[in-house]
Amino acid sequence: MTGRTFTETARRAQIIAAAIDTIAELGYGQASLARIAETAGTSKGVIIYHFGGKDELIRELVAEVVARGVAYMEPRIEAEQTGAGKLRAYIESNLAFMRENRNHMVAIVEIVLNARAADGSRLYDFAVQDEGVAALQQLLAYFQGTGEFRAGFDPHVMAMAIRASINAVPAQLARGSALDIGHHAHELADLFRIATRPGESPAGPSASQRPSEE
Amino acid sequence: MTGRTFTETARRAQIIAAAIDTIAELGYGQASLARIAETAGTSKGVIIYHFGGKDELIRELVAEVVARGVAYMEPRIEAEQTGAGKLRAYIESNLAFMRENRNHMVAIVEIVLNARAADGSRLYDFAVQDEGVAALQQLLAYFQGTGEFRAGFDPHVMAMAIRASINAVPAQLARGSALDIGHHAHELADLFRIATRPGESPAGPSASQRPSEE
Amino acid sequence: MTGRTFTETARRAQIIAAAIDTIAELGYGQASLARIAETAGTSKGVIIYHFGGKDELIRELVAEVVARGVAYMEPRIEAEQTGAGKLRAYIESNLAFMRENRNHMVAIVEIVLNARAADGSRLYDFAVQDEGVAALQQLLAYFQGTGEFRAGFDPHVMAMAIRASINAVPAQLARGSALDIGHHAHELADLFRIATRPGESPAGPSASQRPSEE
Amino acid sequence: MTGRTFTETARRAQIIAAAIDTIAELGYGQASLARIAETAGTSKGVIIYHFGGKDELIRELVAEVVARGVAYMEPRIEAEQTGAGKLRAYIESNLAFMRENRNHMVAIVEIVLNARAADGSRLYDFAVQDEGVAALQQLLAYFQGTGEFRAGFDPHVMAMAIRASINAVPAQLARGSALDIGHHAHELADLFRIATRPGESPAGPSASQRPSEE
DNA sequence: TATGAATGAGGGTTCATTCAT
DNA sequence: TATGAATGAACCCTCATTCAT
Repeated sequence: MTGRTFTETARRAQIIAAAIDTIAELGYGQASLARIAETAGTSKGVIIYHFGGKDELIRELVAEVVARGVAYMEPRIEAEQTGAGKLRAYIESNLAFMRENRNHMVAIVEIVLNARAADGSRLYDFAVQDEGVAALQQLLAYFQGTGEFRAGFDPHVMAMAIRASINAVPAQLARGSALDIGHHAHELADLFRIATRPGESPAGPSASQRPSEE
Repeated sequence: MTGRTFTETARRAQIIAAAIDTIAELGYGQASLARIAETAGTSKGVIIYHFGGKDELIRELVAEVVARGVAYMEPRIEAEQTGAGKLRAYIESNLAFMRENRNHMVAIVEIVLNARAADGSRLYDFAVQDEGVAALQQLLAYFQGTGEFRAGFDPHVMAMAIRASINAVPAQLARGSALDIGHHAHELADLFRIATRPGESPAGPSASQRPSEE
Repeated sequence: MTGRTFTETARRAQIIAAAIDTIAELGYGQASLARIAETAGTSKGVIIYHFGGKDELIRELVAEVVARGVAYMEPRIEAEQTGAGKLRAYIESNLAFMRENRNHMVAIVEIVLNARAADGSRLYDFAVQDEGVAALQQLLAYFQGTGEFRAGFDPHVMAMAIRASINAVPAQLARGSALDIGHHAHELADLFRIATRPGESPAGPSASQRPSEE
Repeated sequence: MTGRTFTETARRAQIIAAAIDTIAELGYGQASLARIAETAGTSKGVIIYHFGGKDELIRELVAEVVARGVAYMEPRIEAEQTGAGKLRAYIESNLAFMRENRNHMVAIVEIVLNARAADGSRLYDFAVQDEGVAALQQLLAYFQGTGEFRAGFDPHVMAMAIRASINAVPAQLARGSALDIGHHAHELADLFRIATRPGESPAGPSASQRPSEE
């Protein structure tokens, strides 16, 4: 039950925090164990001692941040009843979490986009990225069924667009951009509220002229 | 002005092509000079000789792909007269270019997201990413002025969302996802056509209830 | 004299047993304290605590196994009266001990061949290996004196050959070879009985033609 | 055909020589790339550059020494017509090669006994050690068939004993023992000549009294 | 113009050992 | 008596780059 000492827990948290800051600042590729250790005020050996290796450190980091993000967002989404409300809550709570945990999010995005196995295959695609898209896609499809969202859009494409629009924010933040996240969240929520609300003929006039693109 | 022999030019093109394929397949972090040289059928020395270093190789690669992309998209956008038409042409021609130059785009996205200087600072943010957003933002703002797009949205946020939605595609492709790009392009064009078209009260009812997110 | 509690003794035995199994399975070079501790179900610290260091653990391990081996072989050798009987008893009891203590012997051989000080000097040459050869050599020389063994052979060379032939068995066993030890022992005993029995002109015809080998 | 530069070949030879000396002196476990490089007067990087890794260096080293040994022994063995002559030539030429290539042999024996994969499995058992035993065993069996060797012994056991007796010599040499190899070779050749020559009732009286040892 | 050779810093990891508790 | 924590050296290897040819 215990399994983990108090010191152990504290150290792990400290190292994970150092890793988050280092990755957020320098990027995944530059975040060597040595640099993370330096940020944490220890040595590479300590990190290896506590996590067994770099992979495990990153894995735990991702798991923890994702867990915190979900814990933040979920009640806010479930508090809403309507599809539009849930979608707005999704976008705004996600960005609010980003604002309050800037480095966490920057680090996560860095990792998801960059972490690779020795053979070049991505490490966190399936587990993290697609999962987020899938959950969102499900929500969209559900409220298409109830008629709260217009039936004309492909929920997978819409989900990807929403996630991509959100994920672009940490990268922007990482570059020191003075982004007003509250404003950004509000705008994105409006954007996708309009894009999903019913009462639309999905195909505009321009689309009918659209030449087949191959 | 020429200064560059025929063989020189051919060599450079060959190496850039090898770099593109290597980065697209293995990711930026795994694309060492040795591996690029192997793909190109030469040695590291040759690459250094022709480009002076890895940074310059990457810089040229980016410049070339961007140039090709612009050359592909620009006439298609200018052929359209309306704001909606231009926006649709932007999205669809961009994705069409991606479909026809899969590895090129995957490589570019890899580089923009990952390439860092020794001190961790990003190398291609400003030059590439923001530039694309800025041009798009300008287009959106212009047609807000003419009344072709609704005035209610922030053109910077909208531009970021559009670019992010497009940029998410190569990453998806890189993961072997069986994405129908034509369909995806069509859906995205619809999405942003609806999101930008006029005749909207920008703020929905839900936004007015929106609690301050802090 | 005692100085050692019951638990202490038990712990030491347990750790030594774990070390034997680990070395026998993975080889000396791969048998780190961590792995030995894992096999023993404890931690590295415990081993260091009880033995002061790895060297001392190995030293005790060797001493114990050698003691057990001697305790096993000695009465069987002394039970024989003749030189031939003692030699046969030596070989067969040694191999019988190996069969009954497979891992012990594999571990010992591993250690004797591989254990080195930091400067590369062997740790157990003198103490273990030569000692075994010396005792055997003495036995051979003694019965050469009584005329029970032929006088023509060099007892040192013969002793080395016998020990080498015996020591080759654990290595073979370690490789999973399905060796019939009883048969092997019988054959080796015969081999060296014939090689040592009297009534021989030591030099065969071929030896007289032997060219100087340099 | 060329495939390898003159410098390349020279460097490889130099590094292999340094590896041989280092392993012979310090043992396999202590022969790190750094120490080998130091002996060779270069740096670790050079070794990796030429051999790609430590494994490959060791592999080439073994192959080269084995090839040289075979080239030395084979004509000497084939020059003999009789079984006894061939066996004597085998033993004496092997030890003569050892005398002339002391470090080579010490290194080989070190490697064969100690080199392990990460999982603890031996690397050179099959390829090197067993092969030598197998060839010898075949020779013995062949001349048992012709009647030149007595039929009573198990050729596998005899082959193992011969190889073990020979292999024990480098280890002895490695310990600085002042061994007269010529004398040792002569003695071993006599030993196994006597042990293999025909006209023997293989089972002596003592064997018949032998109690089953289990 | 091109190549092979070499370099040196830095990568993650293993290890025996020390120390405070 | 035992443990968890930490240390620091050494390990093999990768990498971008330099240099002589």
